[in-house]
Amino acid sequence: MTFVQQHDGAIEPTVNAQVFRQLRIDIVTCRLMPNERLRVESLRKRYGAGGSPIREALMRLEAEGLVILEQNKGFRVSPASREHLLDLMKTRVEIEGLALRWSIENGGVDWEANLLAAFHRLSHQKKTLRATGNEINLVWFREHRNFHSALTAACGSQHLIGIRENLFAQAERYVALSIISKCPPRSDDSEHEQMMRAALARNAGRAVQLMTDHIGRTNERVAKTLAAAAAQPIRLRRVNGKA
Amino acid sequence: MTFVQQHDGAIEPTVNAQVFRQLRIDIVTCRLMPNERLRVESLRKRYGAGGSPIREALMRLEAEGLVILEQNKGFRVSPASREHLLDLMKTRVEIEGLALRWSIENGGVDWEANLLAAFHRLSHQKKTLRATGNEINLVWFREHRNFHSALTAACGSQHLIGIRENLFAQAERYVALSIISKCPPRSDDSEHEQMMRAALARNAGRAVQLMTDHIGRTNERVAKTLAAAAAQPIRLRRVNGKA
DNA sequence: TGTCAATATATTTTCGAAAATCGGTACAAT
DNA sequence: ATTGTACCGATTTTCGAAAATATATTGACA
Repeated sequence: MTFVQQHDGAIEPTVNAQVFRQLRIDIVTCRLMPNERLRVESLRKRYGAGGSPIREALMRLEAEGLVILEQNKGFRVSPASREHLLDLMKTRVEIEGLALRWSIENGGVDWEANLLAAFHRLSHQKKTLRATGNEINLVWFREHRNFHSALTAACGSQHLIGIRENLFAQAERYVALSIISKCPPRSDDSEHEQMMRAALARNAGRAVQLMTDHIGRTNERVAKTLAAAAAQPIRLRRVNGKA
Repeated sequence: MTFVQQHDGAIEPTVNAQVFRQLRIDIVTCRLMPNERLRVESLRKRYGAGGSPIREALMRLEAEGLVILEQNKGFRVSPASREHLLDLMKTRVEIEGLALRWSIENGGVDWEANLLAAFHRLSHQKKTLRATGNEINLVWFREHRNFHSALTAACGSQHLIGIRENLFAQAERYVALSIISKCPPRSDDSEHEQMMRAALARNAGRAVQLMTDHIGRTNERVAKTLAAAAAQPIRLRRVNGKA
């Protein structure tokens, strides 16, 4: 995979923006595993870009919490742990709940329409690709993200939306980890539908409760996988530099 | 001001970290004004550092929302507006309230002790420096930040703390703007003391209410200054490039 | 054998310059 | 006068190499 600056009429994103985007995807989907070292040289080869845009992208991701930087020791993907997951989900319940409540208060017809559309698209995707079984379906990921985004889109606060998106991305990473660990994904289609119905019915209390349960259940499932993976840990670092 | 890599025994922060730190301060205190362009060359001279660490610092700040990046048009300090302020404060009320509630639930003796100490230090500082009147007192800023941090430190969620700190920094910027605009700062010493007392008394409801009012009042005051400044705007961009 | 200093290697971090892009200005053609 | 087009300087963005720092290895000495 190589990013090259092209000079079409269209506004090409900078190399930095492209690296950022792809790196973010690779981390969230655990193509780059938690705690994995991110050496500039290896990333240079991986994305076919110079050191500067790569480091810049890593800095942004560090501020988002997806990447860790240690003084003079370089970057690594943020580690995944049970404690981190618990904290994340605890916070997410509050943020998603708040955003949903506000969204239900403020949402207009456009919000309803977009929500219906997002759910429809999501309902036509499966979490994993049939063929392989534990391969992540990137389209489902996107539609799932879009659905939750649509639910809370009318909350009326750009700040709250930003916070929500950040927490969501971090949670996605744990879901991806769970899928990769050969854990058969639970079906939450009906949960999504129920949430949508409650939201459209302007039943904030019920919608928030459903959301809380929804997050809680994914949390439990993922935490279980995480514990199993910890018992038989995936090898993250090379045995030794030389043969 | 120049950052140079020194080789003492102590672990010197990287140039990037130093630039980040100083740039953040300069933006929050409005030494770099809202919407001001941040040209790499001028920042290079300002901080005596190369382009790379400066851009990296700017990327981090962009993720934090203190800086804006436009494709191929460079960076600027995030603009300040009434709408942005309102959104910010609305979100802050919720986040600070939540963190305070959890902190009151979980806080132990250490939390109480640190809170008392933080308030004591804060109560010995004035918002502005006597001599000049509308010059920002950086020590007050720090102690004020520390006090609010101490209030919510025991909330038990690293994520919530991070979110809170980010929103707080953005709010600080508006307060600084208000002070610079020759607006005589309101005295909120008693408000801080009341909040502390309510927190120590484990009266979450009252503490959160006080916090909400506290934020609301600063919000009003700052919004008023902002409106006045908008009426007679501070010149942000050069009249013209050439003489 | 074990410890410690000295050296070598790998990696991060930073710089200076080249490449790409933007915004404006001059100038020709209609 | 207006549109469009080819330039020019300013600025951002990117690269490749040098400097600084960490990590691994070697060898001397107890």
